[in-house]
Amino acid sequence: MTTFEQQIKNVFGVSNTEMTVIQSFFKPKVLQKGDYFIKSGQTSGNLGFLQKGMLREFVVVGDKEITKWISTEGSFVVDLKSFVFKEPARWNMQALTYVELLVLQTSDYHKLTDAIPHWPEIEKMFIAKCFTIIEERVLQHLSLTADERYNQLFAYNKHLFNQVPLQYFASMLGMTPETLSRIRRKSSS
Amino acid sequence: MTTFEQQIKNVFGVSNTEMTVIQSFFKPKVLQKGDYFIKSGQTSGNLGFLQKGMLREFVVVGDKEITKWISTEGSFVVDLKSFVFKEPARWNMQALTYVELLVLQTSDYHKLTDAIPHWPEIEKMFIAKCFTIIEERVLQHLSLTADERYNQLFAYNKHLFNQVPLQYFASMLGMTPETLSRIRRKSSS
DNA sequence: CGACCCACTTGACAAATATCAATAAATCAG
DNA sequence: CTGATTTATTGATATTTGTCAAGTGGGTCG
Repeated sequence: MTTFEQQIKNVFGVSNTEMTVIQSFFKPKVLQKGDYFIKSGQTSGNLGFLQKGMLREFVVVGDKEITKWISTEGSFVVDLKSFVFKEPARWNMQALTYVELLVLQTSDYHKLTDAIPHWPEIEKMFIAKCFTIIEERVLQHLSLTADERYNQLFAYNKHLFNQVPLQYFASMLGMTPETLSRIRRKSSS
Repeated sequence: MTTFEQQIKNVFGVSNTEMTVIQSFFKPKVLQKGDYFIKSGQTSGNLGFLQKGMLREFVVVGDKEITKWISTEGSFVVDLKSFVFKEPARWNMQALTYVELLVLQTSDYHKLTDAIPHWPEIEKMFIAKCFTIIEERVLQHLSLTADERYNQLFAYNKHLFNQVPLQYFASMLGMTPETLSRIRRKSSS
């Protein structure tokens, strides 16, 4: 079973038959480092599954870029505002490396709903899961120090810290690169 | 049209016929100040519509309470983790005042799905909307100063600041009551 | 009325974080 | 490989925020 199949089954909890149908609607797509999967402000009806590589999700606020998240192999990438409501995307999603995606387009999305009647239910669960995760992240900002936020992120993503520029993690954590650097020095000693 | 009807129609975008069906599944419930609608750790299959009064959503972290949100008249209140996944609730939801709710229970929820086939789709949109809102809140923590976060919250909720203890707003904004007090003094001069 | 309980404010000080500037290390292009 | 560019670290300093302690004022209730 491919990572894609595993993830679809884990995240959406579907049968093998449904799996085959779902899979048939996702088309391969390749991005070179620096290419955009989604651009903020442009409407995108694309839901991607990240097979290989990493994407950075960010917006430009004033004169700086704010990185919301780094998506890694095996995860889904989508701008919900754009995908669900067909409004301009909130986020930029740019390839940090060479990237291979499997992409579901809105048009095929409707066929998917026809082929698998309880797809909206599946999707509801997916989005609800996303909600509880991001809600937890808000709580982290309300209850943890910069130190603690870093250590929590690092504990679950050790392998990423030598692949991704640290400044992006600093932004994700809501601190300057200098502060992150100092926290890391303290934590490693 | 009641606030409830308006909100259901706004949020879920349903017809009048469907509206009647939906409405029939929501049962009135009253809370006294201090009562809990949901308790963290207990599974609750309840989705509430807040007709009157205010609820505070918080968790206890270490030795302090972290307030995530104050819900006001006309909004829906639910612990998604509990409602969607039937797991223990993440949040406490406690009445800040005398409260009147309309409550949908999980059992009736299934009947609702039977009566309105595209209910999961409707619900998906609702949750997706919640997601985009909370995602924006994460961004605020990554990109704004304490000052700016306060001013933004205050701009949209002026009327609340003389009804709700300020310490709860301080917690929602991720700062101490002392800091909020000083920011307010600065902002008002 | 008066004692008490809250929530809020204020001040003094400590700790955390940002800013600015310089340097070192890593990465990339030719 | 080498120079150029980006990224990371470090130091000095300023700003922001937290902590602790004291004081104020409104509300409640015997």
